Amino acid sequence: MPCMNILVELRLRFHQALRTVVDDPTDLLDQVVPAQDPRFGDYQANMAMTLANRLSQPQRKVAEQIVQNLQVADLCDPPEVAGPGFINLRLRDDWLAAQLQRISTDPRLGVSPVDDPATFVLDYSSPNVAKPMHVGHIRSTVIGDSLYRILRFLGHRVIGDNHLGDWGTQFGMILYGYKHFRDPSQFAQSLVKELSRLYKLVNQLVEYHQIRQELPELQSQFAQRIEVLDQQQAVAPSADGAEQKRAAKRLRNLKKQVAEMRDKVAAAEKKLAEVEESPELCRLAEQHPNIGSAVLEETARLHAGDPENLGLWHDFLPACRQEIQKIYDRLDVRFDYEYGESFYQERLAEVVARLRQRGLATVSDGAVCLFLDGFDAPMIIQKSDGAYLYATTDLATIDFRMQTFQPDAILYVVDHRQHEHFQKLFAAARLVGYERVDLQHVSFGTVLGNDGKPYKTRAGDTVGLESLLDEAVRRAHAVVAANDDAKPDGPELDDDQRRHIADVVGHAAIKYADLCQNRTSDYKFDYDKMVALEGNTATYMQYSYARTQSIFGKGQIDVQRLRTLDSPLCLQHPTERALGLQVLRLSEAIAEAVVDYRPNILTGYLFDTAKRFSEFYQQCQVLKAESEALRTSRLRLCDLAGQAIRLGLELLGIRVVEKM
RNA sequence: GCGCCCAUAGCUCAGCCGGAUAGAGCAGCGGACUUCUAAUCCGCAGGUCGGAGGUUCGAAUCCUCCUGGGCGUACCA
Repeated sequence: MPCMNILVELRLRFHQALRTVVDDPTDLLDQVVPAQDPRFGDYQANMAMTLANRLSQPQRKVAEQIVQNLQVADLCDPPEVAGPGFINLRLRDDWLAAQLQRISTDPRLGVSPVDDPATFVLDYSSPNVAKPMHVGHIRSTVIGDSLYRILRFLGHRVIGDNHLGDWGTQFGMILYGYKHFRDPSQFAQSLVKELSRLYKLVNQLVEYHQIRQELPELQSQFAQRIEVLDQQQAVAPSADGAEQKRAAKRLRNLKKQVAEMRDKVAAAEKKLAEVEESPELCRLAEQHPNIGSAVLEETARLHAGDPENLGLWHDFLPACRQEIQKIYDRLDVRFDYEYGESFYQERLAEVVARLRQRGLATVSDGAVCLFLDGFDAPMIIQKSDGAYLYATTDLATIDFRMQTFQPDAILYVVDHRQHEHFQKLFAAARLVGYERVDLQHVSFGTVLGNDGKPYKTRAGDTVGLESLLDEAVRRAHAVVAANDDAKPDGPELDDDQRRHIADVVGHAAIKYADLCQNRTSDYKFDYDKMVALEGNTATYMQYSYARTQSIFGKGQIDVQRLRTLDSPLCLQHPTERALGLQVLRLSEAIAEAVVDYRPNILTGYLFDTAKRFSEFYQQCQVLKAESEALRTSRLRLCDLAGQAIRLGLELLGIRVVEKM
């Protein structure tokens, strides 16, 4: 079946028409777009104005010339030229009906695989296995999974790789904690919980000593800044206006710095107090004065292949890994590979050696560095103490992926704070000779709390992902139950059904809240908003879907049979037509979502689709339609809408239920 | 200091490789359930698109400057 992408088809037609006017109209084609306003039809073409300038001709005249050459009579009503030279297009109802007829038996709903499949390596989720997953991991996991599904659906070869953090300092902390602080009974009871406690404890003690060492310096810097600020404030204003402005700016910056340092000092003092207020922690801190360096030693021993540490690592890893898998199972997220950092361990020395041999890396202050054009600081690939860094691992990972998968693109779904790291990494990769592969940092913003700061518990801890999901499901259950109880003919769901629905709806709410946001912006995490289950939420879509299925149930409709019926679709009612057209636009939405790897394009499409369906549902009787033909036509529209919603949600990693 | 990102309705955000009167959700106000799920629908109200210049037939969108915020910035990841 040829691809049902109206936009692509129209652009093809415009390409033909424009060739009579210009040699190569390719760059003008993206000016064929969906109409901004329904009054202007379904699609519009705006290139006449641009072209008129190039040709020094009147805009409307150029538009009319284009229209004359344009052959769209089979799919559109006669095009109209409007305003300064817009070309407005309205699709023919019979053409729309025919297209819907064509796609109704297609499980892909008319979305063809791409003509030129590419190989993508998709790097997403990548949590640290030594500690429980928290809210900070949700975006990479959910966005990455969705991109994986979408690219796959489009026929690309996609390799999902979970680049687990299984080899870093965190493990040094756990090793140290295990050797000094473990509680054998807890350990036997729940390995992961105990490891998590040990990690927190060791981390706290390390921080404590570090802060104690650095605090005096920090405080004196703070005092110094205040002094400078006072001096600056005492300076008499300059007569020169420009100078005055500069002074004011300096003052503002200083104030900002002072405020920043005040917060820093306060945070440091708070951390000290937390330890000092607890006799137990105090005692441990005193007993382990060199815990910071000791942790690094444990890490180094692990990396050096020390049998004891390596043995413990092998003991701990499966349990940690299993703990994380619980989350992936709940989120329905999968990977093709999980080559963690440890996998690349043995390749790191070679990466550095090769770069040095080729003269690309140089030693500076004892560290092996890559000095890259356009960056102030170098990319350090080996520390002065000999240890490797994540830049080294990342380079080794690129080597491995290039050799193993020969990808056309590698996508890193990682938060925006690592922007500079990836710019350097990509520059380094090009330096090494990987020039053709498309390296993309698919970055995303931070999950914020209601206060606009990174989402934390009231106590200031990061929020565990598991409890987050539990809470969403709990709230979803309350809403599902309330809605079912309020049904006109009484409740129709038993406890098991309610629990299942709450599970699907709750997880969907979390995922959708994340995906519907433009990935590059920060977003505020708000249970009430996403589980309020109204407006632009997964639930609204799921509810729409359930209503389509409910109609089939009530009318005892055999949907499979319905799809094969060779009866014409009727698009007489405006809501019927709008819904039909919307269904046909699925492929446009998917194609656009992939351009910049933005699932929120798809959520936007689904929201529109659900709205179109609701409008249709409100205004058109389906089961009690005036005629049998109309009833069948509307049933088929319900089916198409349901299919579009289900398929779209599936590409976001969100499931549907038949009843809600 | 340098670099990156951001500023759109009361709130949360779309729109940002230029297009017609700037959109949605929530909150507010007013309507619609003897009718396929009212988790819905319809209507009203709500905006100097942070500010100032510039480019253009046309700017929320591109360029410059300014203001305010976030993040990053040589041996953490």
